[in-house]
Amino acid sequence: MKNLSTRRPIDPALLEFVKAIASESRLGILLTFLDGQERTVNEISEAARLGQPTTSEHLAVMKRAGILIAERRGKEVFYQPDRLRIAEALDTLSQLLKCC
Amino acid sequence: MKNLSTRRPIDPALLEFVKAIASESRLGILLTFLDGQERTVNEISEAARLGQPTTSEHLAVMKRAGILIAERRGKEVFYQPDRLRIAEALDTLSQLLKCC
DNA sequence: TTTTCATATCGGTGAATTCCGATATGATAG
DNA sequence: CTATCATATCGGAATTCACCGATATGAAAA
Repeated sequence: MKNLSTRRPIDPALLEFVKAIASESRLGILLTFLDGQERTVNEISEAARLGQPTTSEHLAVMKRAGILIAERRGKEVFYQPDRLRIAEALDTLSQLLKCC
Repeated sequence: MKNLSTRRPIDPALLEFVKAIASESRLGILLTFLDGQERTVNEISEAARLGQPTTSEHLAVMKRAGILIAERRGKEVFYQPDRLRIAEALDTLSQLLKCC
């Protein structure tokens, strides 16, 4: 009988990361940070042309996935990419798919 | 006035690629190829523990996204990863996100 | 304390996705 | 040609997702 490789479990954190960037709106938000500046929710909302609640939700998804860092200063919350974790996740993904 | 970076258009092909791997079932299917062997739909269906039509659909999605190559030989269709395009897409993604 | 302002959460709607069983297609065997 | 077998497509149910307007939260200003 043939030796079929059976299905492997997938690291939930990695899956969450990939899902978090698999969205036009969220990738668009992420590219908002190309200049290296941190931004408030309202700035991101404007730049991404999305409503404030929608933006807030997307930011929460990306934060949960380890893509963004949030820091409250006064009334505002500043978001910026977690560059290290993004690099790590991309690396993990590359390693995983490289063998395929 | 503040210089807000506005939303950038996202390469549809890249978005399609990311969406195609942002699925537990499809990542599972992809990892089926870890041993470097090409496989028939039925083999993949068994390994991934998914129904044949469901598997066929996922394979079509990944093929459209440039992740898999299909080759018909007789009644069977053999799938395997398009390693070059996967590597390219991962590279593009890394380049894009590296600057964030 | 009361008001204001930025952000988060809620409730709901419509769109997209996943999965399945049934069926169609298309290649080969008989 | 007819039957068989692998794969693809169809139709539909269940689930998830994106988005919005309304509202809640919580920090700072008045």
